Amino acid sequence: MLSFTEENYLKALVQIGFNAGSESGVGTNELAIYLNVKPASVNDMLKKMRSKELVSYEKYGKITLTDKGKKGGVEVIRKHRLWETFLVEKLRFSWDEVHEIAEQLEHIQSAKLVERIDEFLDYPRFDPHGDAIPDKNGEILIPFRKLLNEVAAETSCRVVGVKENSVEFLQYAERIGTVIGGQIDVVRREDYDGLTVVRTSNGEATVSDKFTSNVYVVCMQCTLGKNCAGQQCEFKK
Amino acid sequence: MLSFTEENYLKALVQIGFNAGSESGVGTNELAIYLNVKPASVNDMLKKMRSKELVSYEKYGKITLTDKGKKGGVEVIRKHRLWETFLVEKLRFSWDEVHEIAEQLEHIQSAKLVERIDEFLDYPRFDPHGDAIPDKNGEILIPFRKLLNEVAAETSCRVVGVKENSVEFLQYAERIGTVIGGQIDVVRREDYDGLTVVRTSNGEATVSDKFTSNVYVVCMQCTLGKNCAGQQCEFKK
DNA sequence: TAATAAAGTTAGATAAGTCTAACATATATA
DNA sequence: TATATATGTTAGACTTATCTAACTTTATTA
Repeated sequence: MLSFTEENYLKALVQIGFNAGSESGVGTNELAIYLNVKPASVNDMLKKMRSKELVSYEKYGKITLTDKGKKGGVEVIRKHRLWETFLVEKLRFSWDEVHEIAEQLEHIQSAKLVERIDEFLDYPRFDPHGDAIPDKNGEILIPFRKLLNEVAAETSCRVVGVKENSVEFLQYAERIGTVIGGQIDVVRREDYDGLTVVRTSNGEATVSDKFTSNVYVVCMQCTLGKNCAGQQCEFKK
Repeated sequence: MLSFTEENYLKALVQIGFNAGSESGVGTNELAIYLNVKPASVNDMLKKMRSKELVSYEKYGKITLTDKGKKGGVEVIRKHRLWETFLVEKLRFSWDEVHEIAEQLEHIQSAKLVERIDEFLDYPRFDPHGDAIPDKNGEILIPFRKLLNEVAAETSCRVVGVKENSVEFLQYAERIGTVIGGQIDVVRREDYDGLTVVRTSNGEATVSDKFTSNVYVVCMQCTLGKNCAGQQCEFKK
């Protein structure tokens, strides 16, 4: 049985690992910042969690999840995202209201309740933010990644990565409001000169193919769709 | 902001007060037994709760709730019963499975969530066990109480009280399975001699009007109905 | 009314999770 | 490579809610 706090640590470790893309391990400090506690507290908790075989780490080394720990963390994420979906789809909450409530609901202990909520929502594969919901085996769907210049007009997308890494490009991208995880909508393409009008949280901007061919996105339709497995998405884990 | 534990103490105090019918106060021991902790723990908690003006009590005296404390306790009960109703009506749980899960869900902090669940369930006034759900102002409906001899045949009831208090009556009542809070069904009335056949958890029994005119019940139909305010039920609190 | 039982209180301890302040190790840079 | 900065660890303390064991007060009854 995992404590409330252990669940939060496991969830954070899964998320950091996923964000980083690699499984190379996390430092005490980084985890402390993520969890909004002090490094000393993380150090204490890790000793307890190591003795329960949830994490493996050695003094001054990197923290990695054991299979048991990873399973626990993924399960918490599953619950969090299912509850968010429930709140938005059934209780008319807006996307930005649900996180705090789901932070509490994710710790409710009842396997049967999770399964029933999943069923009630018709087994959604993505939550209202577009994040993948792990299924009961811990498997998630990875939406198909496209370059922004391959996306049709009038399509909403989320930025998931960039191809180029030059300072000029990154500064330009930031200036027009392109951030990893942020939304970017393709408003239209100008037939005349091939430029693209996009909209971000910073407003509209007109960009060239040099820009759009360097930004990776997933389209919201795909992200929010339920049955795109095999076509646009792939299973992971 | 109330802690998890404070909420449980307040809930218990409201429930004990309601069961007792009176507001004469509770002892440390009684509350400890109800909450399944030691009297010493209750004593400690009461000091904290007194300093937060949730309860009023003096050394060696009786515990009573302040208005603030009562409001908090009723709110927890409201949440508990709404969640139970949600689990049964929307997620196909059975009556006996929901209590443990609702014990956890009742502590989720979000006024908006409670209102939305209430709305989603169409503002139910009774939970699946037949217990009244306080509305957002803390008001509950008290089902109309009848004598058992006023109840039509083929009606399921819950025993809520007795009129007579003689030892003979109480022993007889107990022998045929009549307990406060228990279910009693009127199976049929014998036209010939006016006797009534009832069914309790002890099985069937044939009883006279002397018995049925001394047992107060509420019928399950009334208890489970939603719109019987004014007709069979009355507001309280 | 004195003895006994029941109920209530206190002090000190424990466990989980956090903190601060001091110390230790590792990494980057001059 | 020496030094400065990052990062990581430890010891000791705090908070919340609980406990046990000893003690006190109130209620009951012989």
